[in-house]
Amino acid sequence: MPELPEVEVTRRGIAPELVGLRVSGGVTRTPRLRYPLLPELPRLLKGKTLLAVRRRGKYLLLDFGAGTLLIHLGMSGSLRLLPRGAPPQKHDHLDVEFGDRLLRLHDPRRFGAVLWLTEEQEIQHHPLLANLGIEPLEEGFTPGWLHAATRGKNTPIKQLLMDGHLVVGIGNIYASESLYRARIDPRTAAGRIALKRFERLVPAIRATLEAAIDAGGSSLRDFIASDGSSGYFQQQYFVYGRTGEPCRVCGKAILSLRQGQRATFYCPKCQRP
DNA sequence: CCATATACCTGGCAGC
DNA sequence: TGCTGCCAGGTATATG
Repeated sequence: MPELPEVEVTRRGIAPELVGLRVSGGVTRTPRLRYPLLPELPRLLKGKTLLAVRRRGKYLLLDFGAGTLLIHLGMSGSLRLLPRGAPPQKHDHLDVEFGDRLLRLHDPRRFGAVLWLTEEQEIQHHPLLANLGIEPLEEGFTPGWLHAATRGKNTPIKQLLMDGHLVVGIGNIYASESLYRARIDPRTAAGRIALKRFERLVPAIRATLEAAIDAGGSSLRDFIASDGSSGYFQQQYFVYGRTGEPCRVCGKAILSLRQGQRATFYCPKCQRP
């Protein structure tokens, strides 16, 4: 579920509902996430007011002034807003209560993480955040920047796009989708891609991510009661998960292959050198 | 430094 | 029905 668009939709879903509210309590259940979940977290948060909800890559940062709750949803995590007292289901690991509402972390595979960081310094220099790449929806992410950043790299462009040390937020789905929109073969060595092609790729990445955010945004009403997944965007996939199905543009069968242990999907006709 | 493989964890599904 | 193997949207870490 959670690549940049899903995390951003989650941010937009919870921020207007919870910013300005004070934590009244909470519960931790399974401590065993990717990093140990502090059992005393509810006690640490109690009485603190949520000041802002920010996003950096696929991380959510809940700013409580005296500290920041850093949340990563891993492969299968989601946050839901529920009425206080809603019975927990399997894999509900953390509740943070804000009066009569609660924010609940659900994560079956437990690749997610929740960390409490207490100093601004620590946030900037935290090992999980310090080496993150550029934000693809911000101004600095330009064709020229990406061109320069990939010179000398032999890695296939698909795998580089998924490397959060270069550019954050692009996961397996949106890497394939963006390359399709840019009509670039996912196997192409990044360092051999000319500027002209990055002039297609950068807008393609932006358009793909923004369309997914919009699709999720259109279901924000549902988010309050559900899980923040931008389910509607799946109907817009051009290649992801469509092996053997006809390309929406040229009709040729979509192919799949494996790159770095991950599935890649592409159109053999539209995405040619 | 670079590129690739591995590990973490659970659930759903195809195939037998 | 139940078993087995494989797959899944992430990423730090280990290994060449």
